Amino acid sequence: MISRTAEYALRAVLYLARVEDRRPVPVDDIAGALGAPRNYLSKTLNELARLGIANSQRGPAGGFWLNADPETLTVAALIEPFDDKRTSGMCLLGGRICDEEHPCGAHQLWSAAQEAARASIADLTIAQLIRTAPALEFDNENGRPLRTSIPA
Amino acid sequence: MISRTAEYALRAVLYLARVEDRRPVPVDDIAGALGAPRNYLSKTLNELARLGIANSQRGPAGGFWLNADPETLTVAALIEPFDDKRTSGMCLLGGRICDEEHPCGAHQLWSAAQEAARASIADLTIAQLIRTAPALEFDNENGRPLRTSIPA
DNA sequence: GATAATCATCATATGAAGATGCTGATTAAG
DNA sequence: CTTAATCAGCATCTTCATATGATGATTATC
Repeated sequence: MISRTAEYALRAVLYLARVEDRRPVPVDDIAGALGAPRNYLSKTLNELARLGIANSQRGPAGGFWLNADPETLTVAALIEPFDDKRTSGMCLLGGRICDEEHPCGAHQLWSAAQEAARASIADLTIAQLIRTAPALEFDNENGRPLRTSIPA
Repeated sequence: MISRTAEYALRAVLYLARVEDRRPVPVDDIAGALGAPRNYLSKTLNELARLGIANSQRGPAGGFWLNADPETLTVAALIEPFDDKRTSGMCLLGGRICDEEHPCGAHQLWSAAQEAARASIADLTIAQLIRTAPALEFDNENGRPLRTSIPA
């Protein structure tokens, strides 16, 4: 449904949104908590910084911290820059003269299904998502969650 | 939302469902009508035949024709074997002890969104999809649609 | 049976997403 | 100023969906 990169971005933001007083968190810590590859996540976090969603700081005690407001940042807005943009755009009936101005019935049905999925997360904010879930259980020693991934 | 292969499969079935008297249609014709690569579509049609959705016949005047009943074949059932099965399955909050038995709130929200999208096409049949769209405009000469793809 | 049409299938190429490793740039702390 | 921590970024590798080209297997028609 969403690309893995987009999922990393979302989970990283959810993680950062829970960090007390917005102190910088090194990529290593975030990657460890998320179970994501370090350098790959680094690129994603870098992009989040460019988007203004996070801030970054180099050097000792540096890292990433959340810049956006969790109450207004929506899931849709967050993952949009990381999501797969190659939709085929072909008419399902293949051959019918059909576009956005003159959509065929099948096209309308299909678009409606896609919109239903999109709408269900369009207005969901990071803060709402966090509030619906109980607090993470952190390890007292290093501030990392006790578990980093979920078995199938 | 769905893989290109799944879309080929769906459009091929929609195409075959419109063929009068279920006569065999060569891959070349179907590929031409759909604007899909011939050999690639061939594999997909072959799979449809193995699934019992279509039949195939080699030799002159051979080809593929629909076997399944458009009134009972659903879009979901059709594209399922061709769809992308690599969902990450990771908990969005990354670190919460969370599985299907003990889902976190975020997990529930996310699953609900995915299910909403899936449900919207789960019961949609091929026949319903065709009835909502006007008939294809065929070229009298070769039986192919006048247009094979839709400009962006 | 020879021929041609057609499906079946294999081997390989391509492009993008995902992942890894290395090197360079920045910066706080001593 | 030196050191170490950390982000920034490049080059490459892997994997997989998608696509292409060639070859073999079947079968109707003559």
